[in-house]
Order: sequence, then structure tokens, then C-alpha cells
Amino acid sequence: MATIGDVAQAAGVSRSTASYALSGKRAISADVRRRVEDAVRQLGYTPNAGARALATSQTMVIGLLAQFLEDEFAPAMLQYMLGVSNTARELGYDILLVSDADGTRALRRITDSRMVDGIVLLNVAERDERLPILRSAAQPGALVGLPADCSGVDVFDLDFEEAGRLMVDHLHRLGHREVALVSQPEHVIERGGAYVWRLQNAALEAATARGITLHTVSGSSRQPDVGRDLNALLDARPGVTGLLINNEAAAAALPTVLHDRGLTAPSDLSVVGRYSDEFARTFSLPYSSIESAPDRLGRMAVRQLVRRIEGEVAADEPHVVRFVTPELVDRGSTGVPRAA
Amino acid sequence: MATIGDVAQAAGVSRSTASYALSGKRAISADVRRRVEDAVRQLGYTPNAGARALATSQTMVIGLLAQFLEDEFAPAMLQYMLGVSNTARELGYDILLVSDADGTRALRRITDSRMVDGIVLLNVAERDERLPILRSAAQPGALVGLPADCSGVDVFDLDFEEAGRLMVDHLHRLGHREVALVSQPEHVIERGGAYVWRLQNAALEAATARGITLHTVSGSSRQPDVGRDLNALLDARPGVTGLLINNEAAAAALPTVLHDRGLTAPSDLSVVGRYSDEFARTFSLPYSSIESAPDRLGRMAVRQLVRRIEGEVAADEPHVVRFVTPELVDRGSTGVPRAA
DNA sequence: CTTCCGTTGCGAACCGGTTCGACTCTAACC
DNA sequence: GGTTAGAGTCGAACCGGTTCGCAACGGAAG
Repeated sequence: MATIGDVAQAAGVSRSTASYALSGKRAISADVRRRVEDAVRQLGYTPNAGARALATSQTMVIGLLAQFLEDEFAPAMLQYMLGVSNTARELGYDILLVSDADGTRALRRITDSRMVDGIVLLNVAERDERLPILRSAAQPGALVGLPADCSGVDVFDLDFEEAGRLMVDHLHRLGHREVALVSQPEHVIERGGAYVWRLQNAALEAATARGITLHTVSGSSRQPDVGRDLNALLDARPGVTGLLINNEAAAAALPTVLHDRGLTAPSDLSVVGRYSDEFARTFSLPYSSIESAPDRLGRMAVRQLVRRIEGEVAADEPHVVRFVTPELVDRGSTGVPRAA
Repeated sequence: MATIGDVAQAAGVSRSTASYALSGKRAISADVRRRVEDAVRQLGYTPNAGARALATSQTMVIGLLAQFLEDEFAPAMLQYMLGVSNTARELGYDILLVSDADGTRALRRITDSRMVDGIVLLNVAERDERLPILRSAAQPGALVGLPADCSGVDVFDLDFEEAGRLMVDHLHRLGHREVALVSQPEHVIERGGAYVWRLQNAALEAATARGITLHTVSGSSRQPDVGRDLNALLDARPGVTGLLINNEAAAAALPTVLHDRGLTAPSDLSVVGRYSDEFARTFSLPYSSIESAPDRLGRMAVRQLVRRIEGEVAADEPHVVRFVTPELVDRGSTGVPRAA
């Protein structure tokens, strides 16, 4: 493999001159620059990443910590990962994918060894064990998901409170008076998946304010369990005219459940989900939904992270906590409730 | 951040001694070893990955090239990625995730710059553009998927020919005489997804040998298109008593389609798919299927790759092409055909 | 004709590890 | 008692880049 020394020799200049010619950090005559560039082409020179990292303390790699837990719907995670990965590449960074079960040890390993310039955390829990480690790391961090303590990191998340209100208001406006919300499994909440009750509490508040009834249940993250959960809900609450789904697995299972019961949306039941458009297309979900915008959140997180890495943000500039405003994508699955 | 120099100083020894004490590559007195280890703990020393990579020419990182194409079902890809990632970690390697649309440039970038010790390629096409680059790279490569030319790389794949025969034989033995095979979209085949016709050709041969009729169609990779494809097939071939599904999206769409038509497996129609058990659980697919074993394939690829990286395989030892024998997971979706 | 300055290139040091050769010291052997 | 083997440690070189300080050079200004 050619080194910069080989390039310099081929171009008849010193190593430092070759380096400057390539980086443009000092003035170099046109003639020398051309000779160096020719040598690079001819030798097929590519800088050694390790050597460069050592010299510059920059690896041009971002660590992506994603956990694939039993009780979360893996295909939904993938979209966040791709949002992060694509944006990182656009900005010149590669992605070190860390899917270790033990996120804390892994995080310490990659930050202490200086393998990465920054960290993106997915599946952030209310009080995430990885956060203290991230705060004490030398590299900046960006989260997708809202923890209790946002200090020292940049945070991006969907405004789940607003999402909850939006769902309730939408059905209320159409005339619904008794609706049900299907959330994630208890496990997810116990583990600190705060977004679940953030949406749920806001929905409950909105329902109270509007004077309508909102039943809440948690659904499993797997089929066929989640199908049973949905059926049980519909059996137990025959008066329900609208369904709010904050659970990807439940959304994916719903078409079959409704079909089995001979129900059609929106004529028999109005449905509003909370998932991405990409998700809806992949699983052909015909329900209107709050766009969860995983690509956008991933993009925002990486953008801000790179700004910090590259020092465009003063180190003492306060960290941001930014919410994406939820938007309802209308797929025609809601309407006025059937006559009681 | 503490360097090995700091450790050495704290332990009162030279840098080289500290290094040897930690690596164990030379004899070190128990006393010195203890002092060095204490210093490491006290200073929280972690070796700098870039420096180590520079010195040893080993990064302990494996590049994972995965493409997320419009016409492939993303959730299925994820399982291969996780198989690779988990095995790599077990063996002490991290994963550099490369999902660039332009796989060739990305591959050249990470190999030339020596960011990785080895490469795993997913979505391997019949004549994959990335292969020539991989062959000329200094690092070894392992593929999940079978290209036309396997030279210079280790190859792992499901035995799709055997899978095709197995599917046909299984239904033939139960008494079926007219069955249909739903494959991937034309696009996938055109792009070189050889596994599609490897399975299909073997299935056709087996059908001919057994004297039964096999209709073949390609299904879309998205819903609702793939649902239409399935309906069109069932409309056009009313005599079909068995369905073979080599298309994840079609498998995921099938429950709804069958339900809409008032059909039940296996009483009205026998169904055999080709997907992983994990996939079946995630989407609650009730069909017997050929296990596609993504985790096992990922694991095999990484194991062999690491053996090559670590020189346990002589450089001139021939590369392997290894097929996983398909196994039918019985989920009770096949039976004797309904009376004609 | 000197002086000064901007341009351009070079040499050396440095980043933080690993590894080779050489040196010292002790114990064992003949 | 001298030789030798082996254990334990150190200094220096090296991996392949980047960057700082300095000097040579040429042209313009005085």
C-alpha cells in the first residue's frame, strides 16, 4: 500500500509538502500540486485511517448504539438506523454499529478507545444507564428519544404529548365520544420507554378536557399475542368507535383482526396509528397515522452531532432539546362514528 | 486521556515494559505486572484504537456492506445484519456499517484506508460489482449469498436448489398435483439475485420429475401490490392446491389475502414459505417454511472471516463455498389437497 | 544596492501504541 | 570458578499521517 512518503518521493517533494498539497492548508505552487496529485493517482494512494486518526484525533466515525430488545418491534428500529447512517455518510462520516446487549460497556469501550468522534443513542430510556457514561465521555452525544435528564447531550424526539392530543382531538372533532388507545407492552414502560406514557397521559388529559371517554390498554409487541389483545379490547368495549394505536406490532396486526371481526375502517371503526410512512408502505397499513419521522429525527441528531464534533457550536453553547411536531397523515381511515 | 506513557510513569517502568506487561508477550515479573495493572485501573487507561491500528495493522473492525434496495424487504435484511454483528462482537470485533447506495465506492474507501480487517458482503448479486474490488483488497472477504464467481472469497448461502426440491417434494408427497411458486420481483432477478431462480429452477425440475404442474409467478416486494399479485394468481389458477412462497413480502401479505378469499390453510390450500423463524414470529406467519437461517449464515461468514484475519487459515488454503441445508419447519399449514 | 516581505518548500517533532535488539542480573551447570 | 542460559527491563525505531518553525528565494519598495 502506498504511503504519503511514496507519493512525496514520486512527486519529488518532501512528505510535508505532499501533505499540504493534498490538504490545501498552506499555499503550494500549481506545479507541485499537480505533480503530487498525479503521484496520488498513479500509486492509488489512500490515507491510512489509523494514522490520520492518531495525528488529528479525528476518526470520521460516529458510533450508533441501537438495542434490539425482545419487546420492541425490530423493523421499526431499522428506519432510525438508516436515517442516521445515510445522513452520516452525506456529512463524510462512517457508522460504527453497536448492538451489544450491554450498551454501557460497549459505549465505554468505543469512547475510551477513541474509535469514534461522536455518539448517537437510540432507544433512549427515561433514566438511561448509558447516559452518565456518555456525559463523561470526551465525545459529544446526540439522542433520539427523551430521557429525564437531558444535560450534556443534544436531544431529539417526536413531541409525543402533542401526538396524543392530536389523535384525540382528531377523533373528537369527527364526533367520537368513546375511544381506546393501544400502547406498548408494560415491559417497555417499565424499562423506561417514557414516550409511551407521554403520549398516553396527554391523550387522557385531552380526552378529559373534551369530555370523551378514553380507554387505555397495553398491547404485546408480538403476534399473535397482540392480536388477542386487540380482540379482547374490542370484546370488552363494544361502545368504542375509534382506535388509537401507539404500538407498531398492533398496527401491523390490526388489518387481520378487523377482518376477522368483519369490521372495516372507517365505516365501522376509525383508526389512527403512530408510525412512519415508510412503515405504512412496507406493511400496507391503510390507517391514518401520526408520522413518527424516524429518518428526520436521525438526520437532525446527526446534523447537530457533527456540528459539535466540528466545533461549529461553542462547547459551552447550551444543548438543545428539540421536538418534531407530529403531523397526521390522512389515509382515510377515520370518519364520523357509526350511529350508536 | 491517559496514554501508556502515563501508565508506565505511574508504575515506574518504561513504556515498552508497560506494553509487555499488558500484552503478556514477554515475561514480566509479578511485581511489575501488578504495578502496571494498578496504574491502568487508577488512571482508567484504555489503549487508543488509532495508535494500536497503526502499530499492529489491525483495527479489530469488520466492515458490513448491506444494501437497502427499494425492491427488497428491509426487515428480512435486518436479521442477517444482527447475525453478523452479534458474532463479530463475540469474537472481539466491532462492525462498521456501510449502507451506501454506491457499494463499490464505499468498499474501496474502507478497504484502502485500512479502516477494517475484513469485509462481509450481504445482498450478493450473481455478478456483483463489488466483488472485483473485494478480491483486489488486502483484507479477506466473506459473502452471504452466492455469486457466479466465488474465487478469492469465502461464500455462505442457503442451498436454494435443495430448498426448491424440498418444497415441491413435500407437497407432492401429500398428494398435490398442481402448485404455484411465488418468487421475488423481476427487478431482483435482473439485478442478479440468483437465489430466486436457483430455487425456481430446482423446483421446476423436481415438479417435472414428479410429474406435477408448477406455475411460477413473481410477486412484488411491497404491499398492496403483492396482495394483488397473489389474488391474480389464485384467480388465474383455480386448480392450484398448494402455494410455495419465496418472497418475504408475499408471505407477510398472505394471511390477509387468504382471509379475504375465505380460504384457510391447510384445509383449502397448503402453504410453504421460505423465511426465518424469527421472521415468522415477528409477523405471526402461520405457514410451514424453509428456514432461511440468517443468523446462522451471518455467524458462519464472520467465523470464517475472523479465521482468515487471524491467520488461522493458510493464505493459500482454498476458499470455501458452504451451503446450509434447508430444513422445513412444520407449522401445520400443509395437508392433503382438497378433493377436486 | 540593500531591505523587507510574501511565497513556497523542507526538516523535525509529534500523535500513542508495538516490537526488536541489547543489556543486566541471577541461577544453574560443568 | 568461569560459562551459559534465561528472565526481566529498557531504549530506540517504526507504523503513516499532520503541523510547526525556519529558511531560501524572488520581487518590490526605498
